[in-house]
Amino acid sequence: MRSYDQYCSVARALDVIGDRWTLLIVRELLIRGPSRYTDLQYGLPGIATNLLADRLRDLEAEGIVTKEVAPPPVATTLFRLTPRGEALDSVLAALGRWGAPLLAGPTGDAAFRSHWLKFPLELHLTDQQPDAAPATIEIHAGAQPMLVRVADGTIRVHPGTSPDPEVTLTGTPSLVLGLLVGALDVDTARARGLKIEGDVATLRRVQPLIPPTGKVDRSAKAGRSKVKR
Amino acid sequence: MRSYDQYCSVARALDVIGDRWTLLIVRELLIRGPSRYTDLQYGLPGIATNLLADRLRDLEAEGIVTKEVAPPPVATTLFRLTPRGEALDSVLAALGRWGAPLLAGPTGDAAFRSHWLKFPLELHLTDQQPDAAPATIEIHAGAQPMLVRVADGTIRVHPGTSPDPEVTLTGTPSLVLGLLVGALDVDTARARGLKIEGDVATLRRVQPLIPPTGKVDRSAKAGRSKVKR
DNA sequence: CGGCATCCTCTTTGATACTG
DNA sequence: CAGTATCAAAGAGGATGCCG
Repeated sequence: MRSYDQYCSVARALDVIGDRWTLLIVRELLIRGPSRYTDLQYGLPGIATNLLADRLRDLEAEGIVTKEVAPPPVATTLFRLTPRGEALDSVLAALGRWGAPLLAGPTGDAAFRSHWLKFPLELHLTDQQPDAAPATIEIHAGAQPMLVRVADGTIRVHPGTSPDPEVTLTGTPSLVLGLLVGALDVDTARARGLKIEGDVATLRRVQPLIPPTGKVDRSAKAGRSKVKR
Repeated sequence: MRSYDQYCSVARALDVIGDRWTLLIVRELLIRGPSRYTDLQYGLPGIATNLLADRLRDLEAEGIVTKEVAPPPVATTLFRLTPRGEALDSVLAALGRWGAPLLAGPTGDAAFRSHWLKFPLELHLTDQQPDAAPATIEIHAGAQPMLVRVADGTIRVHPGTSPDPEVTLTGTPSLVLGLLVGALDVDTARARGLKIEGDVATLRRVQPLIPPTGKVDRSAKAGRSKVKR
């Protein structure tokens, strides 16, 4: 990217991470931790492979990512965030929070990966009963199941399954998000096709007190992918 | 910008404000409030006028900016952030905070506008003596003087002059920042050419308790503006 | 396979000139 | 003042090829 050449901290930051795809690469590394090249490609549907290679090189040069080559037997390269790279989580969080209402818009044929749920869920859910026993919500919304662990007042979202989750949600991402975030009530979500099994009270435990303004899931169908002008 | 077409709040946010120059336009509107086209051009050195017009159109279409045309006698158009646009301040703040250490790098021939100081200063300075009388620091670092008002535990930075500031700083932006942020002590700053007039204690009042890691102003001279590869 | 590099096309940008 | 018009250069997207 061409430098903006301005003595301003925002402009300088954008000089480094303002390129197309760059922040999404950081998103992947933040959510999934150290990743292989092909894992990154999977988490970044639509990126051209030469761009991914370019961006990783740039990020390495800027001290945001390090590349470690595992010894010959396993022969795999891992890309990992440096502390400086991890410091970008506040930027990603702010962006994710600002962008959350946009998930209410038409879903169209947008790509989806289950681990992307981590950001909106950890940002918007809260544990209303910090002293209650830990609980688990299992989500089946994409290719791989995700777990929401609620314990001691914190919410953690990561891939996996549980032998005995308090609730299991199965359905489209927008229905799952809509329900968890409180924009949809249980009956409406069920009516629209979300499968809810288990203890519904656990859902209320994590829902934010103030539901968001933009309603998630209006079941809109209109196609997306802006066609300028 | 082409949509990333991902059902992820970060990607959706970047679909809207990820274009080159877009966040800097928002920066201008956040710092200066409602602005005329030419004011924006002044605050965005390097932007091509067709791009500014394009971006403003896009931002208006996205509901981030509104354009108001004043009645014929004054004949001027004002661009103003909507509440949705103002909500981007958290994103800008996170970016500004992350980018602040980069101001320590080579200054080169980067452009500078005094009002850009608002972000780093309001983010990094604190009022250590909330109960003391209000104080004013006047800064001469660019074309127009800026005032730092310290009162009741808050810091406000805006353009202007004061009849009786507690301190006046005159010098390069990096010296001013370096001193205020605590990376440079008074003697060093003076030795490097910063003019400091008035009550030095007021400076200590606003300086952060933990000085930043990257030292501001190393008086580096190397040119900037990346030349890929 | 995993991790790229090359080649080609298309879109976006940057610089400048011009207009109601 | 607030833009539009034009055009060259840079960057993105997509397909495919290479190499351990």
